Amino acid sequence: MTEKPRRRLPRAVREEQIVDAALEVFSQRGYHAAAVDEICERAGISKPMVYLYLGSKEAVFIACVRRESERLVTTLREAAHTGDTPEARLWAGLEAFFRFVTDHRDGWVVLHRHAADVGEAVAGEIDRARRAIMTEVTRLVRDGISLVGEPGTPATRLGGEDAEFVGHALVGAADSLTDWMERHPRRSAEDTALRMMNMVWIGMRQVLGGEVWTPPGRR
Amino acid sequence: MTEKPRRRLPRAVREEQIVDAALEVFSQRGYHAAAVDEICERAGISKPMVYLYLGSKEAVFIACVRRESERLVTTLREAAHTGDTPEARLWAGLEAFFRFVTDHRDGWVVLHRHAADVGEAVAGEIDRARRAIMTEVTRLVRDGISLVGEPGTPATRLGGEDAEFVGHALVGAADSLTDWMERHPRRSAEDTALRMMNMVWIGMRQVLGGEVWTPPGRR
Amino acid sequence: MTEKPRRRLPRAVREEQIVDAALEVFSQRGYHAAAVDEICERAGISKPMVYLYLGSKEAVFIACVRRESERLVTTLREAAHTGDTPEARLWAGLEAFFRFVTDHRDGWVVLHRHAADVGEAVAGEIDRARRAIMTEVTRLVRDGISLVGEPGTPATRLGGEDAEFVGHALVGAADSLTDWMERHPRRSAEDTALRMMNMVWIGMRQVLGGEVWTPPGRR
Amino acid sequence: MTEKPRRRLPRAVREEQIVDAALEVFSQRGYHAAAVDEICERAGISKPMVYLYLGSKEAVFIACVRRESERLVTTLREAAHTGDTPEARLWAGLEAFFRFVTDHRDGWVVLHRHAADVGEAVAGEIDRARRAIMTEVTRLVRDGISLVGEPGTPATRLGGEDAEFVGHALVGAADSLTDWMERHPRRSAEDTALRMMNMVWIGMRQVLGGEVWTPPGRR
DNA sequence: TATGAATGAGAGTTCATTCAT
DNA sequence: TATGAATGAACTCTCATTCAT
Repeated sequence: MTEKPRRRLPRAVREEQIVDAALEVFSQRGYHAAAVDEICERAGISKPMVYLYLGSKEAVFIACVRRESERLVTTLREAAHTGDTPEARLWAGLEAFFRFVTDHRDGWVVLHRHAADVGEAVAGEIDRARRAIMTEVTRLVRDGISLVGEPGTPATRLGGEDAEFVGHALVGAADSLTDWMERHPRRSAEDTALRMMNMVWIGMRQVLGGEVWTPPGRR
Repeated sequence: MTEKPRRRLPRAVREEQIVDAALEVFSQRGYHAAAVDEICERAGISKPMVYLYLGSKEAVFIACVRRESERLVTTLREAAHTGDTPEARLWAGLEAFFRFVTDHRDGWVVLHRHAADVGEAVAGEIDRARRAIMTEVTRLVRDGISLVGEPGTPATRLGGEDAEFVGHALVGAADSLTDWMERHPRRSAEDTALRMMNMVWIGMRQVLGGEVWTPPGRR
Repeated sequence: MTEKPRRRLPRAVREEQIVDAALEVFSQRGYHAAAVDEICERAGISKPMVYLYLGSKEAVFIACVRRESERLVTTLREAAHTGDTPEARLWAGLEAFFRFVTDHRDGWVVLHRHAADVGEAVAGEIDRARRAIMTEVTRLVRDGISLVGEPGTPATRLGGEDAEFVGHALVGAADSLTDWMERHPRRSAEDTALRMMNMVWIGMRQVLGGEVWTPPGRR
Repeated sequence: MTEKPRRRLPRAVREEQIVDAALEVFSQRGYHAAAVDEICERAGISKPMVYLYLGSKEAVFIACVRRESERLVTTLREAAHTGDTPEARLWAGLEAFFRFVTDHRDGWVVLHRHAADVGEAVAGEIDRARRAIMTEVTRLVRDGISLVGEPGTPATRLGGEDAEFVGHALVGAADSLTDWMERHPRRSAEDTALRMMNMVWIGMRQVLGGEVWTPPGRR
């Protein structure tokens, strides 16, 4: 009798609520299995509102992708300004990433676990989001590593293609480690980031220092 | 007189044809967007046959996953027996992986690009497939690296948790690099594998040699 | 200071505005395709107002029909008093009709192009409107033609059934010629009326003079 | 228990049944008010069949329009070949028309009582159907009347614009008389046609003979 | 073995309509 | 008086699935 959850909210608030609810449902069920009805129910709202405000199921999904993408990009960008040395920046970036994934599991699922099976509009938006993230990471890597060698040795800077390569590898690895984290719940985001630094940074230092690996047969 | 494309084929052959067709369709369209009708059409067979042989759309998809998973696992396992040294085995494994992805694009898509949005049965099967692959890679890593140090120094062997960590990182990175490859078409599977070795192996050697990275603040 | 287009108008004015707007929309889109939202927008008013004043979409439509019907009936009635001879009255009636259709296109569309596809209440109202028009035309025809023969020969007067027949034929023809006019834009209302007189009146004169047509086979 | 109305009918038969049922429903309810569900029910068939065979509600409606339009056009065309003289042909045409409307009430409603309120595709098809009918009638009129005068007096032939005018008037009048017939059920199609001939033909004869009507004021 | 014919169940979407302010 | 916020109810359409032959 007493606690009707407040009606007549202003539009902006309701939109936010809808995206919140949608994120949960999309993340749990996937795009197709997600029923608009369930989103409504969880948002405590009726279907016409969703369509009035967002326009279509696709648009709701896109709104989710966009918001989470922006959040993650912002997070990464801020981390990149945190440390003084490139090493510190990469470290901060990795840590920020794993923290984001831990805290916004739903967002990450929506961003990275929805490849196929989705209309062009949605696929395009996801692609855009991923590129944005990749760009951020690639920049982190390139700018960071350009300073690895002694000052004045810009030759050691990673080229564009190399930086992209490392970017892809890092994002992919980090994404996959997301699963690893779920199976080792005691491992914190920081812990995971630390392991990655050990796996990646030490080698990179060497490589930039000139060390090269060649296949056994060709040595 | 007529040239109807062979009727009355034995069951095994028909099933294989169905899976072939289904793999293409699932890979191109995704699980939901894939219409059973299209699979039938491409397999040159009628719908009731598909249901008679495989039982349901889910079952068809599972059959695809299972077959491709086995193929990849076999490929990886064979690669692991190829070289003498652990280094050679990891190299062979990576190369085999990228070659598989290049040659069996559809299979890989079905295995790795279908996380959410799918019934429990399917999700379970995909999960099983991924674990199988991960197991293979983890083994590759652990067995390989256990010998990195001098003989007789098993202390440097990677622990279970560490090996799993590296396994996840490798698979994730490799998966993501799949996209990178598509954007750099001239880069062969071997080329990509080579880059990964440079990124991963050199560092790992150091780490196993005892080198440890610690965050800037705590040094 | 602000120039919001007049608020707090008296009810009668508002209703008139609503009907004006509704007429446009109904005429352009048809009853179903007409969105109440668009009517509101075009009337510069909010939805609850429309419902407060008119009650329902049906009621709005009925109000349109009623108003336009009255206008047309009035127009026809006035025309029927214009001329001295029956011939002149019919001529005036036809001219008035085509002028009305030309000048109140929307009204005519609402009156005559909405037969099916509409609830009973609306259908009833449309029917009533049409009967009113038909009555007017039938009277025009009967009273007119009753005098065609010499005075003192009431036998030539059209009977009720005949008058109704001619009334239907005239209204139908005139309605259809509405389309013809649209395809020959240079033809004025007067022009069209003239053609109809030539088509109808001359024959009618003969018929009332006793001439009868019989099918070829029965002569 | 005994009379399940035959299942597994060949496609062509089912399509015909669907159009039959649809015609009834569209005619009674109008395009929008007609629910596909009701069409299915009346056709003794399930919804997917309708969509499999015809494709959409619009397409079903269009199929109705097309079929009835063809029927009517055929009827008119045949009638036009029936008589020797133009007079006889016009008479046959009118009679055929009223008979068609009497026997295929639903078809006529679908053809002529669905002006506004309908998507472009449907509107286009209706328009096409109406033009076809109008063409037929116009031809009937023109070819007929060209011979009205004595042989060798082609000057009396109706010009294109005039013929179109008369065509519109005739179709409109006939359409409207359809309502008149419903209110005088004892009047047969032949009867109605006879009245129209009396109303139209006698006058037309005069007009083509050179008689012209001019407004009172200008004489 | 093989298939054309058929369907149950549910999805997204769009109104006209009404609270609550 | 006037309105932004909200909804119930219905509709078209699609798909995996199964008869009946």
